[in-house]
Amino acid sequence: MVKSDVISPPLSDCLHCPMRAHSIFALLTPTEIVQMQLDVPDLHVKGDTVLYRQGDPARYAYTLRAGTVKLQAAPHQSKDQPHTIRLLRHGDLLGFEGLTLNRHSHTAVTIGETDLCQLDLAELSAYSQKYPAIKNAIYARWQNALQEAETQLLELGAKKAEARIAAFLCRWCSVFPDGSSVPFPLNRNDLSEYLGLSTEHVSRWMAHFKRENLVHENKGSLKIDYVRLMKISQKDTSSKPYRA
Amino acid sequence: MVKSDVISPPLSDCLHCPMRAHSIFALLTPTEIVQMQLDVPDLHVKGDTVLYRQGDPARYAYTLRAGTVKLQAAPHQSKDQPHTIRLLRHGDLLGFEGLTLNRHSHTAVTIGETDLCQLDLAELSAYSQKYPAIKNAIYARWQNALQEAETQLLELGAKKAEARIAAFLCRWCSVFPDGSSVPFPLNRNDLSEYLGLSTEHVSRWMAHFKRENLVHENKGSLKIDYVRLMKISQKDTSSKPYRA
DNA sequence: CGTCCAATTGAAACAAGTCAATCTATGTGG
DNA sequence: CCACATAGATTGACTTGTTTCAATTGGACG
Repeated sequence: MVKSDVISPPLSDCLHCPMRAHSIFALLTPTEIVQMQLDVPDLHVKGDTVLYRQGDPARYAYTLRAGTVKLQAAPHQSKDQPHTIRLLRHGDLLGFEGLTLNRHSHTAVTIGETDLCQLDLAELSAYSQKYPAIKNAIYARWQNALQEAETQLLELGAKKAEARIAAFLCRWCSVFPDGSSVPFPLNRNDLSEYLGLSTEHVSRWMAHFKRENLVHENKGSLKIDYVRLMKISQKDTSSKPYRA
Repeated sequence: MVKSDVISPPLSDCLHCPMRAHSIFALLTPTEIVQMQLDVPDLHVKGDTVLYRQGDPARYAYTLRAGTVKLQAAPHQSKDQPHTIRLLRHGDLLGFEGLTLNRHSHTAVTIGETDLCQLDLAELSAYSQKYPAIKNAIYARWQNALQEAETQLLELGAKKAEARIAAFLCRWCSVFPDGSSVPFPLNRNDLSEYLGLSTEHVSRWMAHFKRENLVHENKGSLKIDYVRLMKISQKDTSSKPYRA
């Protein structure tokens, strides 16, 4: 029972993690967390790193501590240009579908430098049996993801390019104080894959917004005129005259 | 303590319900079901019935026993032409988001004659505390809904009208044996709201498919050439030449 | 037989995609 | 420090896909 002092990968100290309050372990007591003895490697990776691929046997899930990740899916395992289903940021979870499906249903790719906790799904599965609070926390995130997916469905189905881009920029910036400069690691191509448009079309509208002083871009950060952009995002819901 | 013999609305007999095996009560024992003493009115309604509206305080959830329901959402409680987020069929649940959100996040409208079980959310909430199996069953459905929403995101974001319609028809018919005649209560407008297209455009492509003998329509039922339609649905994923 | 509503069709307007050419910022080697 | 290479962003001209508006068709039904 001698404890080893060998430390290979840097491990997260879950107990003192600044994100614990927002994590799936939020409702556990400090004692419980210590008891779990979880091995949680702390990953720092460059942009364009593939964390896992759609269809892979699921081994790990992740908590995103800093940076951005895109979840992509392609229809029928084809190598086609993939579509980005979801964009993840500080505090989001990814890969948890592996808990019940055993395979990853997306491909996860980092955008810019990113910092994650890696959770072993087998261990996690065991603990989530033991502590229902963990399972509930994960489920709550799924419900949240569903909400977001439905919002995005609405945007893709009902809005045209101008409004779609405006709405996205507002959503992206909404977690920061109004008028502040917001980190923005996405390039035109990332945007186009998420919004279902061509890069050129995205570029045209972004350029337009900049000319109108609705948007300012500066080396990976962004400042927007929230109020005016919000108005544009509501524009033209494919305005059919509605006969009740 | 005299039991009243007054029976106003017809109540479902959950114990002998043919759908129980697929319902959220699937994992309960018969004894437990009897113990619950659930009051479950059995609703039969016409088409175009509004079950609840987006934003309403959530009082009931429903299990769809027969027929079809569309869940619509409009951005920002505007009265704009709403977009259909999800189409529900035999066995699907609706309104359960009220369990955690207290308000309905969609408007639910029946398409054609429909048959539902109405579940009181307050009661359900209590029982789901008591029987974790119920809660788990509900969560599993949410995960499923998320999967579906992501599929639809892919279709809306990556496919154009022809492929989108073909894919939808294949999905709709896929739960029935290949080549069989499938109930199809949706009109062109329902389709257009779900697929993010104009009714005219949907009509054009449906007419085209019929001329090509890919689709046969007949008074609320549908027969498709699954194989050829499937091929069309994969067509043209907005085919960008992809440089790895 | 006429009414009503959904489905279909056509023509023109508009939105978005494609292809190809610049532009710009950044980084590199000389 | 400069010339050049590179990758992403922008722009323009043109093509294709979709919507819009208006007219017509086709059933279902009283």
